[in-house]
Amino acid sequence: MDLVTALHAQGKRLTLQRSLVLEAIRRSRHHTTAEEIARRIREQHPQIDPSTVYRNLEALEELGLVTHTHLNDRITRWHRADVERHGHLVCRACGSEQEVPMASLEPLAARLRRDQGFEPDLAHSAIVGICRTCRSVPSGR
Amino acid sequence: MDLVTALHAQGKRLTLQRSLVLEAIRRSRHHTTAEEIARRIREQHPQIDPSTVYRNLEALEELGLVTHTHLNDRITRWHRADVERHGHLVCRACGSEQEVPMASLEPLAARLRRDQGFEPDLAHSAIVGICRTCRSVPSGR
DNA sequence: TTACCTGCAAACTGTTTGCCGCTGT
DNA sequence: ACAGCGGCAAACAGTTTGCAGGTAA
Repeated sequence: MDLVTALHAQGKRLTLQRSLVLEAIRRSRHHTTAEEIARRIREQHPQIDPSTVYRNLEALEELGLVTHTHLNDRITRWHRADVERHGHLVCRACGSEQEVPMASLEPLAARLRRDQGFEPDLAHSAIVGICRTCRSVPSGR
Repeated sequence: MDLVTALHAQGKRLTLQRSLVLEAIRRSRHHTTAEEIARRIREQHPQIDPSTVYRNLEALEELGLVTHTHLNDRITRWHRADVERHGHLVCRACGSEQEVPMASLEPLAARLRRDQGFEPDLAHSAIVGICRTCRSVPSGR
């Protein structure tokens, strides 16, 4: 999806700050935080305020160009919307995270649709638990 | 599990504030927030500080008497640990929440254990999506 | 020209922490 | 008597908001 087209469709404007935010998200390989995006942009453009980053993340999400997910902390993670969707497994013991293909989650989605009439977004929040490594630790902490 | 027994096992003490927090959680039918617990306690004991409530929630969780879950906001929800575990479905459109039996989630849990070696806690965070009612709204907002 | 957008500063929410005197055991 | 605990006030992190001037279209 093209930025300018999407912007015009919603009467929004193209600004330097807006394209820098989008570019920063596109460049980061994994999920980033608003703070990280702001930090990187401010290396080159120190006058750009973090609040502008937050406002533009919201705008870009309304445009359907980016989305956010939640791992196991209170920080919002951002990524481009046109990337392959996947679930997240986060270990509460060691904090490690791994991705899981949507196909693995689809049977549950189908079940929730059928039994509860609920259309789940299983990519939106991480599944918390204990990872393989931490499970195998004897009496581990 | 008995409060006093659990306390002694960890060298913790029985205080009025501690039992009030536990009692408040036991009395609330659904998931409550720390603020709500503090508010109720302070109706009768205005001198008890919210920070004490937070500290005791943590202590009671260490004792295994209470646990917390996360719905679709950044607020921690507390409930007694000896209640039947269940998952949560939260609608991102209308905010409604419904419970889902662990049995419905168990096939996914089994799959994650088998394929990823990951032991998920599917009761810990809500599954976000669109509920039956909001799905059926024509062009809905 | 007129919405929309920005930087700045300040507010906000939920939660945590340091201090120090008090209290359960 | 002494570790754990409580009240108080302040700090904290992540995020949001009000304002007034600036800029894309």
